[in-house]
Amino acid sequence: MRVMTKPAIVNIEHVGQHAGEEVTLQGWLYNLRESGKLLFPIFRDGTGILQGVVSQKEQPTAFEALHGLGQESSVIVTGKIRPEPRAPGGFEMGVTHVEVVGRVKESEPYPIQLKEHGVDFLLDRRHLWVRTPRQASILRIRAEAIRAGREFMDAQGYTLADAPIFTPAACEGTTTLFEVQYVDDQKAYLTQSGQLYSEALAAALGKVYCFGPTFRAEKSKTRRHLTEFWMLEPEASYAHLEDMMALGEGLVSHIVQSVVRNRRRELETLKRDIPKLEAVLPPFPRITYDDAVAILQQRGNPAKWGDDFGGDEETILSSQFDRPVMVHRYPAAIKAFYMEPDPLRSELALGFDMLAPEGYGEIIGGGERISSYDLLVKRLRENNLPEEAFQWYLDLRRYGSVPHAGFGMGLERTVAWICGTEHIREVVPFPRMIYRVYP
RNA sequence: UCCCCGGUAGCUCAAUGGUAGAGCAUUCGGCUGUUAACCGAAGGGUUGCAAGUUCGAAUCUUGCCCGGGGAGCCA
Repeated sequence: MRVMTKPAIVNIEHVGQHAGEEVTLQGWLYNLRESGKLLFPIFRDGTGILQGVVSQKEQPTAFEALHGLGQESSVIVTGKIRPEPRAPGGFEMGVTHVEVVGRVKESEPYPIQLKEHGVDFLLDRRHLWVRTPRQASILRIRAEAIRAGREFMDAQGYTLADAPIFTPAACEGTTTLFEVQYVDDQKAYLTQSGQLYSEALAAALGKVYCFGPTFRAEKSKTRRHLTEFWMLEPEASYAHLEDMMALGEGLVSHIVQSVVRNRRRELETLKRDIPKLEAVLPPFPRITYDDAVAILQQRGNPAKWGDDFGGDEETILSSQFDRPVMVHRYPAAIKAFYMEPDPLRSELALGFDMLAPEGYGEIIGGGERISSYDLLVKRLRENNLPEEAFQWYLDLRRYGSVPHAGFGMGLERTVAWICGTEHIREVVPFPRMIYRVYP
């Protein structure tokens, strides 16, 4: 007697390896085109989309099951895979069996159509919007960027040591922090950076990085801002500004090249200009703040020495180069209190920013930290920061202080640049923005 | 906080002072190679809210609400 074997369950991304075989897909009905007694359902399973074809004459049962079925109904379908130049993707399933797992009711059709929608509408339905191939591709690229970033840091000898999310006080003032009710009457704040904690951990472990969410209550409403975003923050003892610029360029180029290598299909779905990403290899250009001001003035920008750069200035600077540019040695006055001064010119801070190409703005900010106890106390006082809250941080300078440096890489800005998205909100599963926390 | 733009059918939009429309979606009918399929028909509206001007307001005025983009601040 014959043994009936069940067809293998396969993912659509691997369907090309099963040409000529009968396979089963578990997914959703992405679209249904009907042409008389012939149906062209398009299935998606999260790894891709695949067109099916069903003839009423040859497969009446499968035809009836799919006929009139609503978009995004969940289905398990079986059929033979064959090359088909007329089908998107080059392969097609001749559907022989259909199991409708979850039918979408006609009275409540799936709201997101295969057409343009407004931002407000899509953001209110982010829980459904993520199903579209474009959004799913972005989220896969995000995952690859995280994997590659951690792979690089680990290979460089950095130990993952995460910073807390509840913090007792502001790093740099409380106005941009989210305050939360802690136990009893205590107040706590959501972290705006793991850096200060990473400095402590770097003195314990040598080279560390943290990777987690950070929170900013700034009322920024731009395509570059979220209230909750993820940062990868390395910190290394006995490290200097130049070490961090080399690390940053290595990290960013490794992330970009890993995405190009491992998520090419997704970049193609996004219609990203891949050669532009392939060019993102070390060395990245390094220019001083002085150079940057000169470049801006040459281009007719009214920037003066001592000004911080806004979005326009960043766009002009980054557009001069085909890969990220690092601007270093800013005036100390416009940088954070903990930045080490340049020993050659004390009005400068040993900090740097990395600006992504194509106007995506600052993706890395960092530099060398003050190692002198006396100077750090002086800077705390100059900035009117509460010394009591920073006693543990001052301890790092009391007990075996060393030169050390680090930076923070904004994940979403980096991924938005890699994906070429119009807005940073598309590169996080559920974006948190000022005035928008649903769903 | 400030500046600019927007809000009309479930969605995307049109209608600039004179009867509120189209495409998509939904329902019904047709179509054996579709490509956001196509063709025909039907149902679907307190034009964000409130007040004002006017014979008449989606349209003009004022206030409010909501959203978007930018500045500041930042990654």
